[in-house]
Amino acid sequence: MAEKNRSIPHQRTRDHHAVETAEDYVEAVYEIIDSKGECRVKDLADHFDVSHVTVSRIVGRLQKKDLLTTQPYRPVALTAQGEKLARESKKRHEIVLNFLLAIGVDSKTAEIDSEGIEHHVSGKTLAAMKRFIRESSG
Amino acid sequence: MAEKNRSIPHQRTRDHHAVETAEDYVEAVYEIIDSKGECRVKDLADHFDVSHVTVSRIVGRLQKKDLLTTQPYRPVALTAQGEKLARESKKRHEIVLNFLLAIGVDSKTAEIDSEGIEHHVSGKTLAAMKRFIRESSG
DNA sequence: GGTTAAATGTAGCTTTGGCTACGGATTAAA
DNA sequence: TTTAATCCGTAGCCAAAGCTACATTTAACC
Repeated sequence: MAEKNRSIPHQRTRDHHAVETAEDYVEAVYEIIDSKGECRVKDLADHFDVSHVTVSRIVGRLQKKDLLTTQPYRPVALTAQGEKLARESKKRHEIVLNFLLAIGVDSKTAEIDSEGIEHHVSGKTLAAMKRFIRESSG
Repeated sequence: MAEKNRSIPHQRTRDHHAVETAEDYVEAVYEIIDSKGECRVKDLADHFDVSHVTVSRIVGRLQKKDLLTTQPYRPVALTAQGEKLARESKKRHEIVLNFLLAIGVDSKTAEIDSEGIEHHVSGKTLAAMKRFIRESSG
């Protein structure tokens, strides 16, 4: 048995983690630009509560992946691809957030939990959440 | 949109991850022992779809943390502390799973998503899920 | 224009979770 | 009892995400 078939569910741990990071970052960049006009490494460091060094390295990687652009000592911006991912992530985040609120979770807890949960809901679960929100608010 | 003050929740990333791994492993050990009498490194490798080397290292660490016990070429067992954590994790997992089923997610998807989600639901969100299950089944 | 504080970059360390390759241990079969 | 298969440990590699310490750039202010 040379190569194992590491199929769908448990592929998460390594690859999935990279995706999570990418989504978190582009979403944060998107929101920071939206709220203060530009996004600096410092803003991201504050946002994620990590050092600027960590941010700097991750920004470098995401730039290689064509999700964002920057230059030394300059702000960070999203590429078209990055912005697309950011919009999708944000939308998903909002659905999870609104869903948690709809089942009676307080807003502060919903804010926190939705950030952790958003990366783990499949399209089907997301659809169920949307359905629930629609039914409970309409 | 106004900038959010996220100083508290974002300390997770490193420590939280170790907790996730620990919970996943003790829960798996618990279930494997339950279903086949003993839990080997191989069983965990198959379960998580990773190499036995990865399992071996993690088992070693969890042993140092007093969550499980083993000896070279011997099965893995849970300590009292490990079993306690396993039961808690399993219970949480079941609540999330039943909750997803209750909102209309198919069982295969619910199985997969609940594993990802379970580590990110706070006590308050878990309580809301329990409430929902109770109300929708009663 | 020079000084200085804040923001970034760079070097280099740690931990964690992946892997392959190889060798030793255990166990079941012949 | 020897052999073969399987399991498991060890060595050693990689990448990601965290850090501190130090160097550099930018920008603001006198």
